[in-house]
Amino acid sequence: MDSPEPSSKITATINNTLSSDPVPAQDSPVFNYISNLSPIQPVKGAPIVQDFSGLNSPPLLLTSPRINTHSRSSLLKRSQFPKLSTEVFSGRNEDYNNAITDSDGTGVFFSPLRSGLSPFVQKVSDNNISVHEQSGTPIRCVDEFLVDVSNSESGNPSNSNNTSPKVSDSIPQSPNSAEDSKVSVVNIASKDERKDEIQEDAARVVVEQAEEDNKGKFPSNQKYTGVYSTSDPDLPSPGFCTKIVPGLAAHSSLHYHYGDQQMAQLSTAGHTMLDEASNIPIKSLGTAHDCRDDSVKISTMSIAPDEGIVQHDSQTKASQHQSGISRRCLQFEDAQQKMAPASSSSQNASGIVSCSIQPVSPAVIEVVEPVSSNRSSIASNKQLTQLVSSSVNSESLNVKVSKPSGIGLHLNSIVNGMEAGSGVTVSVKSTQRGNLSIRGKKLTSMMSCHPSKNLKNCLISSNVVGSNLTSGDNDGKHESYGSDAESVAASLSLNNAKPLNDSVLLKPTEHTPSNKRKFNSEHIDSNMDYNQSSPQKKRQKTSDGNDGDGCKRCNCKKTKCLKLYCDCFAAGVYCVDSCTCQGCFNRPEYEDTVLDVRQQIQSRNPLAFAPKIVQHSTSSPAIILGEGGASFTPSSARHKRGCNCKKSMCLKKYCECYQANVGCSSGCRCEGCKNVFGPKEEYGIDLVNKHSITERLERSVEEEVEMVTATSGLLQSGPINQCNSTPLTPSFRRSNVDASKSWFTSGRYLSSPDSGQANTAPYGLSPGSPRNSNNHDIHQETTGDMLDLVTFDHELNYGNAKLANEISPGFHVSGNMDDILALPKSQDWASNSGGQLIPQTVHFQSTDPLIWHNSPMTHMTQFDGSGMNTLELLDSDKKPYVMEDDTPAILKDSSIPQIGVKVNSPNKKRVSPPYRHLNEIGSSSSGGGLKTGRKFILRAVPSFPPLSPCIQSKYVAAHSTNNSEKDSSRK
DNA sequence: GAGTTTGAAACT
DNA sequence: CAGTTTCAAACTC
Repeated sequence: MDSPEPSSKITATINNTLSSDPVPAQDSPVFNYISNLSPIQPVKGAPIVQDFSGLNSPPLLLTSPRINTHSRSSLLKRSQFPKLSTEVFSGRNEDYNNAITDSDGTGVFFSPLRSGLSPFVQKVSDNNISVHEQSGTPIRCVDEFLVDVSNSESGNPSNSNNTSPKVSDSIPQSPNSAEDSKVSVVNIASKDERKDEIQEDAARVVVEQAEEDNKGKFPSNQKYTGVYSTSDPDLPSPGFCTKIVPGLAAHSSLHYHYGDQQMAQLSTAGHTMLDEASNIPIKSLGTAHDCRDDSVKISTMSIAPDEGIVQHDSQTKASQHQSGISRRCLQFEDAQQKMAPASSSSQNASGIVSCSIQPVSPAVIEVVEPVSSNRSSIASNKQLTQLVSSSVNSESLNVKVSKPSGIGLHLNSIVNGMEAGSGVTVSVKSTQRGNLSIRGKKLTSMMSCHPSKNLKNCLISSNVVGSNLTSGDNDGKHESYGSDAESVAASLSLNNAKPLNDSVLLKPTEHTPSNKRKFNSEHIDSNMDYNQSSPQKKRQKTSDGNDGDGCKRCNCKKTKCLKLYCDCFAAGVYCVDSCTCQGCFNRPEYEDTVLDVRQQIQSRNPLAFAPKIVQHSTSSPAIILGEGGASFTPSSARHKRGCNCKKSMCLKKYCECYQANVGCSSGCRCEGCKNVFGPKEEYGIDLVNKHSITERLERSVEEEVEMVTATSGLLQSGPINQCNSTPLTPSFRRSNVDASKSWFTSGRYLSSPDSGQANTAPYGLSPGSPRNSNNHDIHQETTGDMLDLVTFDHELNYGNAKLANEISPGFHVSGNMDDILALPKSQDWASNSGGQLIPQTVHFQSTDPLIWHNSPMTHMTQFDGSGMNTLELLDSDKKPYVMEDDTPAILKDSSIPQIGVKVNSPNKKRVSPPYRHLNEIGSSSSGGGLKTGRKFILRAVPSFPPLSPCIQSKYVAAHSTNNSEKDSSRK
């Protein structure tokens, strides 16, 4: 995309890329920030770059220097294969390819971080630490990063903790890593040479259009090995998909950009930072030092940065995993847009990790798994895992909405995220068990998009995140944030993360050389075999085409996975073992080729790799009930180009809009659109009478009012139970869950990238950074995120009370709620947002995570209606549960989702303001025009399941017109 | 698992 | 830009 030169000239591009790559890192604000913080000044990866040049350096391919780095990173990334790296490091895996891949992957993967584009946020809450995670590619704004730091309770803002902590956290602590790394380095070097050759071949191929003829050119040796080899039985098989990687990833990434030394320094600094800030002891420090050494060596060897990364990774299995992951993942350049620094670790015992994920980048969010060993922590409160999610901290969060430019979420990410919940990042904390069950549900639900597998995946991912989920501990918390890409991606993270066990399945057996890919037809065959080796792989594929992990899998036969036909390629990720593609060139080994092809495609269509799903700023997040499990996407999200469905009525996955869980838009050329997520406008509102809709809403509202009253009673008595107890129809529950998920995601979506700051505030509320909640500023800024925060709060141990306090203070709901929740600080919110509505939701949430299930997210947006009304409704009515069933029904209506948004909008476009607006409003809200209050309410509502969707819907219906007007006025 | 359908991507 | 072909996923049986 960015590359000035067309892809046609591979060699030139390669050279360019080599030279250019390092620069971006420096440029990145993150880098600067880090450099400032760390005693050692990060040096650009220049040396690294050189090294890479010879090798596959991923970045090289990218044309624009800045972009290049990003592009590389952006290109691919599938978080995957945690294990691979381990093997590589251990030296077990002798395949240089693997090593390379791992290294590359990491390098690629992380590069964005440095650039600031992809932030990994790691926060470690645990003293012991076990966990580290990284958000894979979430993009955070640098601002966020910085903010987080400042915000971090423990840490001094001055400390560059954010970055460093991430790194440090990420760094696994295996003592042996140094040695291993060295070995791996050597291997890598040798491999690099080969790789270069291979890449050259690939380039040729690309030039030639990567035709089959070229296949023969590739060295047979180069079979794709992969990442996958898993010598260790213990380790999960190298799955492809994202896996949770411990902080290592961060290191690797840093190295990649900055250089190993710098990285090491950073990592160390980060450790210290973390320690100080979070009081969490970090084991990794020692490793970090080792890493330095390794890194240095590596640099001298002129090994690609990736390799360097690998070395570090080698230190710990986790690190290895990361590397493997990184290797797989290609980050699109687009992803660069954002980053979010990790929010500083929260002081909570649970330690919240915040990862910002950027929706923008197609890159999949990867969840880093703390390495395992440490994980005993299950029981311990400590750990948490972060999944990609946006940073929890209020301030830190910058939610960036996928920018138009950007490549927002890649479709994959979105899809994965959405469906699998991958979009949402999840952080699990071990904080409270009480919440755990719920949390777990959420995750599952979130993940559940793919019904069959998701749970597993979720569990797995959760595992990654924290053994908690899997373990069934309730401790884990989830936090998920949507990202546009957000979903991003994040979304990917969870999904991507595979359970170790699964990974085995996924993985092809081994990577004997024979298994490695061959470009020749034979190779193809071998590939097939290879792929097939894991019979399950394919079938694991969810309907979505995602593996259980949420990873894309393809079955390309003729395109060599170098065309957009290939989902993996299109998604900017490398194919994985589980793919059944033939003659696949979309492998790390052929990175250059891949990049070249990408460039070519981009030259034709600059947006070819841009996320297909773009969030419309105008729309508010609406909850949409998916057919199967409702999936939520921000209502605003729409397919970039729109679909062209003729026969599927946009009700099947043939429809890209449907597949992405987004409604059709005016841009769609579909015929007879019945997209459940939002039919094409003409169909949507037009088809359905607004009146009928409004009537429904009103009815539902009334019902909800009754429900609310009933619930209020419940709340007093035990709202939680009710929420939980409230029998939701299965579909409804899903919707709720999804909604919650979507909600998170939506939150991210909402926050406009531009608004970066605004988003942060909500996080402040987040349990992770409860302290932050105190800050009014934050709240103000983060109106949009509030909901997310709230949800998070649920998850968080902090009890509901805090949340309620922070969030709900304004809550109009009755004093009853207050009693229950005890909202100390309600004023803040109230003043700010007039967050009346929100408070309600908050209450519910706070009270019970379970409640969460009940509330449908979609309504949130609709809630615009003044919170006052809601309150009144609540007070007035007292009928119990009717709501549940009703709401689902309402939600289920295809029309519903749009109703709130579209009904009143003159343009038929969604009226609800984007996050930005919310944020802005929120900031201003203290002054509190109704507008602001409403806005808050809208989002808040969705976030809080407790409030019956019906109510929200009512408000929406009632105020929809007003809202639209408001929105327009705002704009 | 094979075959069909579908719509995007690629091509003309 | 429109039409056609190619492709691979989604779907059906």
